[in-house]
Amino acid sequence: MSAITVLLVDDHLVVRSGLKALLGTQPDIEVVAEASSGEEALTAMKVHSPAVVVMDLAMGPGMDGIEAIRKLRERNRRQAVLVFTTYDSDADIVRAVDAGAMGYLLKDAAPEEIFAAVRGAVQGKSVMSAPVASRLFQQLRNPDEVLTPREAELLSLLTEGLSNRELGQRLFISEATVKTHLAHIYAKLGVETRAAAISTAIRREGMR
Amino acid sequence: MSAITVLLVDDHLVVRSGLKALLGTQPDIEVVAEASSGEEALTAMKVHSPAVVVMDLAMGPGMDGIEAIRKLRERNRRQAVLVFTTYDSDADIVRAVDAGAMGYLLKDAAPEEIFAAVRGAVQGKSVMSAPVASRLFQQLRNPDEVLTPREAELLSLLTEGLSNRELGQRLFISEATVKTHLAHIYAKLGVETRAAAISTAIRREGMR
DNA sequence: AGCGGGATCAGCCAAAAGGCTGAGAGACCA
DNA sequence: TGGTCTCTCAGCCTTTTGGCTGATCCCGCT
Repeated sequence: MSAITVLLVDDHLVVRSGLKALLGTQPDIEVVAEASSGEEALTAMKVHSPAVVVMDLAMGPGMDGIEAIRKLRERNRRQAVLVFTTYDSDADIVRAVDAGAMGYLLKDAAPEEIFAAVRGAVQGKSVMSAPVASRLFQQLRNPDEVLTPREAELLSLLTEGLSNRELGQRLFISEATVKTHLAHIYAKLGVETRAAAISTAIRREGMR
Repeated sequence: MSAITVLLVDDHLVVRSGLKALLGTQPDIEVVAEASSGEEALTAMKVHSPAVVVMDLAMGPGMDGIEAIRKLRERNRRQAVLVFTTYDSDADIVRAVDAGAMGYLLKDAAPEEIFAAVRGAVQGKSVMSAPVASRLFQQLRNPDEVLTPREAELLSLLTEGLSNRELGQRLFISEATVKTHLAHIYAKLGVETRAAAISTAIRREGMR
C-alpha cells in the first residue's frame, strides 16, 4: 500500500525540517511538499494533492493559518488538515475547528502523538493534544465563561491600556458601568486585576 | 580539523530535530547533545563540553533561558551561547546579551545565517538576525529609552499580570523598589499606567 | 403577564497603584 | 578621587481600581 502523502506548512524552516525528519522515520508517511505561507500552501495543494496537511497557525504577514485552512477546505474537502502550533489559545482552537481542522497538536507533542494524528486524519479521526482537548471540554462545560458582546468589546479596549474613565468615554457609558463590566470579565477570565485580564486576554484570545 | 561541537536546548522536540538536521548538513558542525530544559542543559554541558550552545529562550516551566545562559556562563566562560528564539523582544534581547549571549537568531532565519552564527560564535564573533540588530541600533540612538536589565526583567514579569507585591516577592525586592522601577519603565515606554505598559510591551516587544 | 439576561448606573469602602522627594550602597569609569 | 549609573528603599499624598450591594430599563422568550 502506498504511503500517506503530507504537505508541511510552517514559516519556520527549522520546524519544517524537524517535522520532515520525524515523519521521514515512518515508512508509511511521506512528506511530498513544503510551504512557508498560506499562499504557497494553496499552490502546493493543487500540484501535489497530499492526503494530509500539517500546518502552523501563526505565519507572519499575509494569510494566517485559519484563513488558509478555510480556503483549503473550500477547494477540496477530502484533504485532512492538522493544526500544529505552539500555543493552546482558546480562540484559535475554536476558530481552527470551525474552519475545518481535523486535529490540533502542540509543538511539544511526542513523535508518536504526531504520527498517530497523521494516520488518524486520513481515516477521518480527530486527534488533539491533551491540553487542547481539556480546554475544549472546559468550554463546553462552562458556558458561563463566555463573554457577552459588550464585555468582549470592553476587553478589547482594555488590552490597549485604557483607564476606566477612558473606557467609559470611548463606549459612551459611565465609569460605574465600566466597573460592572470589568467585574464580570474578571470573574469569567478567572483573574482579579486588570493587568492579569489584559495578560490572559492577549495570550488566550490571541488579541493584539 | 575537528568539527564544532554543539549542544541544542529547546523544549520542542521538533525544533531540536530540525536544527539537528540542518546543522548535520555541514561537515564542520556536529550536534553532540540535546536538552529540553535549562536543567538538562547544565548537565549535558558538564558531560559534553560543547563549543557552542544553541538555546531557545522560552522553555516552559522551570528555569528560563536567560537564567540558563547565566548559569552556563558562570561555569565555563569559554562556551559560546547563541539564542535561537521566535520573538524579537526588546527586553529579552537586552537580558540575553547581558547574561552573556554571543548571538541572537530568530527561528525564521535562513540556514546560512544559522551556520554563520555557529561558526562565528567559536571565534568570538557576535552574530544576530537583521530585525534584532536593527532593534539594538534603534536603542543605541535613543539611550534614554533603553531599559536596564533589571527593568526589562520586571517588565517581563509585569506582562504576566502580577501585582507590585507579587513582583517584589518574585524578585526578592521591596514593593517600594518595584514602584521605583515601574516609574522608570513607564517613563521610558512613554505610558502612565501599568495597563498601558503591558499593552505596549506585548505589542512592541512581541512578548507572550 | 412574568421571567431572565444584558446593559446601564450609584454609593461606599478598602486596597492597589502612581507621583514625588530624598537617600544610601555598589559598580564602573575618567 | 569624583562623577555617573543602577539598584535598592522609605514616606507621603492623590488617584485609580476592585468588591459589594442594590437598582432601573429593555428585550426576548414562555
